[in-house]
Amino acid sequence: MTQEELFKKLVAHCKEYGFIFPSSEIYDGLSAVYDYGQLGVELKNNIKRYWWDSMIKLHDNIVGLDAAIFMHPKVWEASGHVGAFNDPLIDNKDSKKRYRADVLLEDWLAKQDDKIEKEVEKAAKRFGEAFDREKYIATSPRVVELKAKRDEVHERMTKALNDNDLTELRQIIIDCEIACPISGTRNWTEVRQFNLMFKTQVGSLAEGANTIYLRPETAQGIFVNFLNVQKSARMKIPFGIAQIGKAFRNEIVARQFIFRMREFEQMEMQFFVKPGEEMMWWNRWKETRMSWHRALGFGDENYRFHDHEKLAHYANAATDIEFNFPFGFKEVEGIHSRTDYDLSRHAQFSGKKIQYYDPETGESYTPYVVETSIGVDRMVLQVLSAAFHEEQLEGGESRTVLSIPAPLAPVKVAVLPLVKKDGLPEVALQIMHRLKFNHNVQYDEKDSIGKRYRRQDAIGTPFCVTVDHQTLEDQTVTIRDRDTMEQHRVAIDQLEQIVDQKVGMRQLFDRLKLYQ
RNA sequence: GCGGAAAUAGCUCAGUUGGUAGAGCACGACCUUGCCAAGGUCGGGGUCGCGAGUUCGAGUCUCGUUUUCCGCUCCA
Repeated sequence: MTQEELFKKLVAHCKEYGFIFPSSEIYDGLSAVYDYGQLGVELKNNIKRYWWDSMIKLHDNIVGLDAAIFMHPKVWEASGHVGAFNDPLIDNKDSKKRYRADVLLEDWLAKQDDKIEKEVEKAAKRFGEAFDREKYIATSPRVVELKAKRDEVHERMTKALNDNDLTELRQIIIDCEIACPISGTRNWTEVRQFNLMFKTQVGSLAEGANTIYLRPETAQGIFVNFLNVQKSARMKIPFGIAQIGKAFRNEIVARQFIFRMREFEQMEMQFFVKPGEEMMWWNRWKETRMSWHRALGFGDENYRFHDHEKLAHYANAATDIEFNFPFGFKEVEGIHSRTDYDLSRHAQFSGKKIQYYDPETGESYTPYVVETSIGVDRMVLQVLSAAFHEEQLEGGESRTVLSIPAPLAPVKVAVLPLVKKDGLPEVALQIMHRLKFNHNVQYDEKDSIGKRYRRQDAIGTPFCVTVDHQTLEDQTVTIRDRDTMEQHRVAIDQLEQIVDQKVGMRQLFDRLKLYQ
């Protein structure tokens, strides 16, 4: 089976068993938006719990935050998100190359200037020392015509850009007979504007509505609360603020299932450090975060770092942790050294002093920031694609199994009476009611026992407890392991303790490399 | 966004030159068996993605549209 087929099967499996559904499916769906079903939400919550506890519980210098999605519009000016993603774009249909419409026109204007300059140079050679440059430009019919045309286009372009008139921009490109440098044709699409951020209004229109944005990243909520948290929690540098929340990006192309969605969830931690120490912390967090991924046991060879060669405007070092998805190695988490860019910009735009007073040295400074930012949905996809197997068993049978690490599994235990009679269901239900206070437990008495095992395998339930006739005699049950399919007999009284230990998050935490 | 392909029951699919929709699995009830899925009987479930057009008649032909997948592009 190719990786592509495997991925398709995984997507179908997710829908069939209630992990992930297309959004608004009865209305034909909404492109690149997905809903988490009854099992998907459990898996996602467990992943978030694993991350949150590894940050908040295991580090005594990291605290949490839950900032609002709506933020003051100035935040996005300060962060650089407004303006940076407002380019009018146009495609050439033949070469399929995309250009910024304003850049195409700027190039054309530059060419006109060259033409004018050449005319003037020629004239200068002709006239020798008697040449009056200004006068020639003002009087030569050829130059005047070129210049008039150039200025007219320049004026139209400026106006169109200011008015955001995309139709006019395209018309100018056509009027100027601008051709694609690659295909040489003038077969252009409409001009479209791609703004990364979703907009909405707050307040009534009558009062002059303020445009506000759905946040394109959660990080800014932490930066604007830096002083609030630092002062109220009496944090000393180095320290971190962690947050899990939704972010929204109006991607031009959103694809590959839940890998790239327009609405997605981030788990990110901003770590504030002393200037000059950021590279040391960046390296430490790379190691810590990689160990968090590898602790899941999907194989170290399926992870790698990918250092950014081209850095974003705010960063002085950046790497991605990539996972080997069915569609190749792709980014799951970013670890970026963001310098003091964000805090400085917010200080500048808000007019507030945003600094840290170091009680030991008596100095004040703007902290540097090392960010770890991971996509929750990508983690869900990582776990699902790593866990999904179709196994060939002896006797030519096959089973579909999700080998989800037990601490992340949506359902921890299934309690199954071997047969639906002889008082076995009653005992099984009692066991389920004892276990349900600590774990997600399912009870199932329908169909043969083998079939029920396979059903649980398909949703990644790590353990099946089976009540049989011997249970009635000696108060023991069998506990079956999803991955090995082996069974052991244990006393009912020990069940809670055994299950706690087997599905506990602790086994993952013990594999983490913490810097403390 | 461009190009290609696909869309029929919860799932996988069949459906002849255009003639009022089928199978297997799944699901529900009952019976039977009982440790690694698919015994029996009965039953529920589809305006064939959506909208037009051609036609006496469209799941089938034409056009548009939506969604998904693949390639390119874009983003990070």
